[in-house]
Amino acid sequence: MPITIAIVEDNAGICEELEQILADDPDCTCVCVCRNLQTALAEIPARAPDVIVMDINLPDGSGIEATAKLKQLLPRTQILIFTIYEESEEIIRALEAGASGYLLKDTAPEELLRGIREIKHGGVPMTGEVARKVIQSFRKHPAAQKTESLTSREEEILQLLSQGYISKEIADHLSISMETVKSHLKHIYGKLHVRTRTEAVIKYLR
Amino acid sequence: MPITIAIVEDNAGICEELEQILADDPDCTCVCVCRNLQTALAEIPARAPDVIVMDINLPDGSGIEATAKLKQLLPRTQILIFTIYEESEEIIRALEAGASGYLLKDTAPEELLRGIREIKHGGVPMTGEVARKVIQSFRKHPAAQKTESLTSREEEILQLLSQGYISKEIADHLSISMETVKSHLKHIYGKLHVRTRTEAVIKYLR
DNA sequence: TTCTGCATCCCCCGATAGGGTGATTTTCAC
DNA sequence: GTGAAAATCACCCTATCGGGGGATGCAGAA
Repeated sequence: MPITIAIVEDNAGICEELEQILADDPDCTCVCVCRNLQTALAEIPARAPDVIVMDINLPDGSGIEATAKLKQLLPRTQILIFTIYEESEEIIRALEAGASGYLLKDTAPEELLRGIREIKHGGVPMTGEVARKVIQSFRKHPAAQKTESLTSREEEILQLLSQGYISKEIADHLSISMETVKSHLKHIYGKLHVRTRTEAVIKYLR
Repeated sequence: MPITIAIVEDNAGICEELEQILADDPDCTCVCVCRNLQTALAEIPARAPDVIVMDINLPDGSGIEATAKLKQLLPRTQILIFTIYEESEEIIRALEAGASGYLLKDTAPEELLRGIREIKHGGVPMTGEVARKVIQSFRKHPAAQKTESLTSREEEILQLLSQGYISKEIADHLSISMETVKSHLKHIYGKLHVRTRTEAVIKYLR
């Protein structure tokens, strides 16, 4: 009896690749392909697949939220996150939401198939890299639960950032060097776990 | 009888410059200096100055909102916006809020003093550049009230932008070239009247 | 049919951003 | 008064961004 699988992935190319990989494996049957969350939440519960291969970034929301909802509806279905995100935070959130596996999109086809079999049988497929981040995260949390609070200067700069100022303008505004602004920004990015000013602003604006 | 003036400006350097400029002019008396909106709204109504020199970007909000509130409390007080912002939208919003003048921060001291005298006597001080933008704006509005609507593709990209993706990731996500993404972004910036992706996201997230 | 808007892609260029590393001074708690 | 954290600035380097061109194909409107 083959493993029934649903795919939630908006990118057409990756979607086809996934379908092809599954089609080439006699143990796997793809029973549902969804390009967005709306479709996924509407179609997947009726199919009750063994495994859901879930992307995180969908056009109409986060796959993590969908994971929580689907896991509640289908407690026996295992959800395997398949994404480009490798930040600890995303991983943790996905696992908390009920995902049992977490593979990155650069994973080889054989690895993915192995992951699907593994998750079907109660395993927790993830690369060493991902697993390591999970461990690190759990080691960090008991020690310092706090949200890595920003200093008052950092908050001030983040506030200006979220008004659309570029670094040079912030420097002029605060009468400090642009290098100093950059330095503060680096610290802010580190504390907020983001890569760019835009991500920082998104987080700041909720 | 000298012109009484209140300054609302958070930048210490610019603030001192302004005070010095006013102090050097026998016709002007600076009666109040506020570094934030809270102070401005608390102190200025009691002083009822002839003119308020108002910055737009304050640490605790927009000078434009403060302009509306102060103008309501002090209808005879003239408010002169003094800012680095020269987008049509900001200018219009400031004038709608009740400001009577709009000077940029690179204005020469003599120009500023002339602007203060002018506004006190019912004038509307602004540079030709600013005035031109106002005219343009009024010419645009009756013709096409629409908010320069984005195409569906542009909206899609803006949506991804506001999730923190960088251009390369958006390109991968949509399976198009990064050059195309850049092209769409240029159009988005033009339509939203912003300079950077961060500003676009701020506007998108309200 | 021609024209126009849209989406796609390309090149060039300077400005901006982000990461790494390290240094100095100030501030403040212990 | 010592030490740690914060704030300041510097230099290096690469990636990304934003603006300026321009080109193509394709659809629908005039």
